[in-house]
Amino acid sequence: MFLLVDCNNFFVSCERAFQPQLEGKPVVVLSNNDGCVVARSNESKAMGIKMGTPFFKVRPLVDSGVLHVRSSNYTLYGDLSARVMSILREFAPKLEIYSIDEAFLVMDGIPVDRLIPIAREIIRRVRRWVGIPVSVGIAPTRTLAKVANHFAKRYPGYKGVCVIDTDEKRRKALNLTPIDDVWGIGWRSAPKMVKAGIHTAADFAERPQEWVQERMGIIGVRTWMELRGIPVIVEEERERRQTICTSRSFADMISDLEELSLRVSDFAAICARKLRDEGSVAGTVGVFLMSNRFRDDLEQYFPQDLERFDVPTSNTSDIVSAALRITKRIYRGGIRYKKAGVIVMDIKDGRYVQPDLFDERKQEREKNDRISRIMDEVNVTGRQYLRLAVQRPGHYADGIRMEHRSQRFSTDWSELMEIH
DNA sequence: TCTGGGGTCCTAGGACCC
DNA sequence: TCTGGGGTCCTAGGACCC
Repeated sequence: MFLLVDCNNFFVSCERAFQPQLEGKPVVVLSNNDGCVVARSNESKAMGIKMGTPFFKVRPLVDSGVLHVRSSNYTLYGDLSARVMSILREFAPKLEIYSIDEAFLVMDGIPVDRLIPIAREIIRRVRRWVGIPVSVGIAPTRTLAKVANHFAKRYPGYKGVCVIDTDEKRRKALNLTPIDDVWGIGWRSAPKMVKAGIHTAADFAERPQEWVQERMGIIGVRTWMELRGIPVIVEEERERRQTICTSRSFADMISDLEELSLRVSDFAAICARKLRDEGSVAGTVGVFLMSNRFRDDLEQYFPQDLERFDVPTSNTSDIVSAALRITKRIYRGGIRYKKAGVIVMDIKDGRYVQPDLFDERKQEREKNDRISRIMDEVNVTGRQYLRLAVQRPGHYADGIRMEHRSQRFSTDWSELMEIH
């Protein structure tokens, strides 16, 4: 059986853990750049505020004091997530961390009648030790555990735990689950399903396998099997990410190549730092630029390009200069850019780098590697005290809106002092 | 005025091989 | 006039997730 533990309204719950005055009130947390709503408390959901709503549409509610708002504070959320996961790890033979706020516990070898008491203890302990409310879904497949979790969240009667352990419960649950609530059925497929007369998860699970295969391929069949109680999704044990991307929208649009290059340098430097933190190197760097897609009156342009290294690398100098060359190539004047990003790909273990027989840059690269190591030693907190001259002066978050950010209560010493 | 960011997997089609 | 068959690898784009 699988236990899916999912934190309730995670970002809002993190804010509340340190700001109890937000308890019981309508709260939303915003995306980067204070762009749109990415987390809602139950109270703000009840007010009809939808996921992804642009902030300016609910701003009047904030101004009139009805709705409380916070900018996203990923340092805080990341730290509380790690604390939650460390508690979960004690309960399961195997823990699969699926996202910042949820994890599957693979309960092989544990009697089914033990699972509900375990789930109750998880809820109690995470709430007491970290201050975060969680819900638990229990079922024989991950997809069904997701379904169970929905019920655990939605109906207070379950007190946070819902189990699907018989065929009768499975059928009942699937009948009550709209097709677009199913894990793996997204916004592109859902309308097609409805058109084909499929409204619930049960309708879907009852179609013949060939029907699903034809329309949705192997991925659809996997979801279909899982809903029928046959576990087929396997968690890949992956040691390192395959791509790392750093991108941001700008508070204001940018037309100037110089200004754009400063931002791209920052993004590239962050990618390089993330690579080194994981002991990885990248063989390819990509850059993309984006005009403002919401402005019909402006010319649209979404260029992107790649550059490959002869020898994979993780030093800031090489990755930044590659990103800047690409930017110069794809840049076109007269466009007002709203967003840009850097992606590093072909990521490999930095300990086993394949050398190049005709490597002419070896010494230069090794020098750059040493410089990056020193930068990391100085920039311990993640702040860029040492940076390349082509990066921006000041903090990289400048030019990104963040008007309602709470303190980094659990990690930042100076901010802890402010509380006292 | 204001509209997020970071990932994964699969597939079709092109390039290439013998 | 006739012009094969069977593979692999890579890439861009689509769909999905939180």
